Amino acid sequence: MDARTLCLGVLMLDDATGYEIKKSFEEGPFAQFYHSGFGSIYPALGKLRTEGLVTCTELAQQGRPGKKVYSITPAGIDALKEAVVQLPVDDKIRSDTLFMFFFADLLGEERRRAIYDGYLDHYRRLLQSVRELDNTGVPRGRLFVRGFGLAIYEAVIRYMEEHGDLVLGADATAEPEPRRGAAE
Amino acid sequence: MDARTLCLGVLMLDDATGYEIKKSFEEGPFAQFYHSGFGSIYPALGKLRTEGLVTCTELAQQGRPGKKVYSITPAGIDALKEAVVQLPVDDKIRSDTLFMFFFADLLGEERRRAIYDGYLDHYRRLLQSVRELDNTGVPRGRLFVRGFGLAIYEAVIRYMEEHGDLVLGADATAEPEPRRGAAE
DNA sequence: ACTTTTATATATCATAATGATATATATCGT
DNA sequence: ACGATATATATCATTATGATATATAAAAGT
Repeated sequence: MDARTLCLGVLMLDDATGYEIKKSFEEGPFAQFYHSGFGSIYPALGKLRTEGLVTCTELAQQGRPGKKVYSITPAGIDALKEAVVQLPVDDKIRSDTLFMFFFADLLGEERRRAIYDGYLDHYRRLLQSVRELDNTGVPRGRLFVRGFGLAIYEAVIRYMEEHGDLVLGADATAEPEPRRGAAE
Repeated sequence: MDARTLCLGVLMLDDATGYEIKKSFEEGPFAQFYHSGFGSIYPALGKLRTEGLVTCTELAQQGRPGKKVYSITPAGIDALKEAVVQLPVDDKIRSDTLFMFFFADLLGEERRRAIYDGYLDHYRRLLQSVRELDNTGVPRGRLFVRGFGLAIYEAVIRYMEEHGDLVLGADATAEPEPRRGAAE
């Protein structure tokens, strides 16, 4: 999904400014499965506009820079429909934290605990924020995605609580004991 | 994590060619939490080489283009150590499939089932591949990451099996029934 | 009362990543 | 015999990233 399709997706739910679109990827419903920044969103909106897939209404505000509220057009809806029937590319995950845990033996005990605590806390917050959402009237596809995120967050938290000892404590960098004999 | 750090991470485990490094992100131990392609890896290896963080031994092969086997240097190990103690940036997930499920109401029944089946199958394969790994002698940090991936894959599969009805079937695009009265 | 931080809002830019394509050959399955 | 897959490097146009600049209001801290 390129930034243009992502913007169309957000605008499908409601009119929004570039700033609000970015928020959708930070706290809103898209945060669970996509991410995007200003550097992608503003150029994308500009292109969508010249292509006639969105329209833009500028609201002058006192003092502050004028809000540009974007709306999806019928042509934009068609473009979104075309995008969602393409073959999906595989999920891509980028996790600095898991990379660091992978090399836990290069880290000091304190550092490992700090990363562990921050990560667990982060996922607890994510879980909380999705749990607080009101599901009334939400279409089934979106409920599916919401529950999907919930299931993953719960699995992550449970796993970390149960197996944190693998990266915590003084012996976490030690090699596991080699097996002795065939009896095991 | 930039591509240079990722390459150093792979080379920390064993010497490798650019081709083999890419495989690490497709089937190898890094596939669970990072991804990278040739367009990032080859330039990264070139830079690492000029910086003295890796060395390169070219093995001429009969006919085929010569293998360039890269090895991490002591300076490269230092650079990796420095990278893994930085503050990790938040996980970033990009999932075309969840984006599509989010807009399930724009999709036909057949399309929804095809995406669902492909996605579930994909995660079953991932689970299988991690389950087949031998954990003997694997350092604890790497066991943690492996188990982490396992926990997520299992959660995804369980969730999809239990809640697939939300995106399958003829009524999947219908709005959920509105609540009638306060009794509910 | 004053100051700092956070939130709202747009925009640009150097750097990096992406994904497609080109090139070449061996090997495996049918 | 033939096509598909695997090994292997490299480049390149397009896109994304993340940082920075610019302004102001509102909230929070001291």
